[in-house]
Amino acid sequence: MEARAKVMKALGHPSRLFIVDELSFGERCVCELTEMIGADISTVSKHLTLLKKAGIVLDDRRGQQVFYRLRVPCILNFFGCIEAVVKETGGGE
Amino acid sequence: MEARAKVMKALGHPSRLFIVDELSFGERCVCELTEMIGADISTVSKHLTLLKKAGIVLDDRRGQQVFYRLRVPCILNFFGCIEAVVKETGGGE
DNA sequence: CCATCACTTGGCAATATAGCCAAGTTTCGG
DNA sequence: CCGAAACTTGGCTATATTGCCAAGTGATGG
Repeated sequence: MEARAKVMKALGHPSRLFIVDELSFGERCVCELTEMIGADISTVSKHLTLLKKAGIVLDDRRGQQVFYRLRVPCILNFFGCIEAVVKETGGGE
Repeated sequence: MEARAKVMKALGHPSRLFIVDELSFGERCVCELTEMIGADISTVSKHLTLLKKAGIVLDDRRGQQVFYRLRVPCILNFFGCIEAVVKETGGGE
């Protein structure tokens, strides 16, 4: 459970969830994600490191840039269910 | 993303993940879950409150006991994917 | 080489979580 | 009513997370 919780925890942050969603469209470099998220690049880098340690993404350095991509596409199936949960709670709360 | 992350975050704890797994077999009262988890009942109650606020479980008082059950069964589909992630990382790390 | 771009890592302060004990609430049994 | 069982909530400390800035690393262009 410990290991499983770690994976879920990695997804329990708006920016990281955004990253996973964005990577579903293809790989992105840190600078692209940083621009989209609007936080410091060091912050985004740390989020990516965490996702990588959780086994969710893979990194690939090409030249000066580091590209990230999803390692486990099945994560994307989560979104439908999450959406259902959020809708049931009325989004409010 | 904020709302979605909240749901994922609720699942990002070993005890809570255990609870969700256990509830997949049917409803359980707080005392049963407490015994299985081996923590203080107040701690378990707080975990359940959090899961409830996240929209993942429902509670139902019957007499002196409060029974909890899954509100969104599709959560159970997560386990297969999570397992795949954990296995890929070698369980280690 | 050297400056620069693209990152990562270290360090730190602010905030959030976790879990225990104690106290309060609800529901019964007698 | 009274006490006990089953929970929930408050309070508090220990620990973990976040996110910024600053400093360090790696690859490139000139």
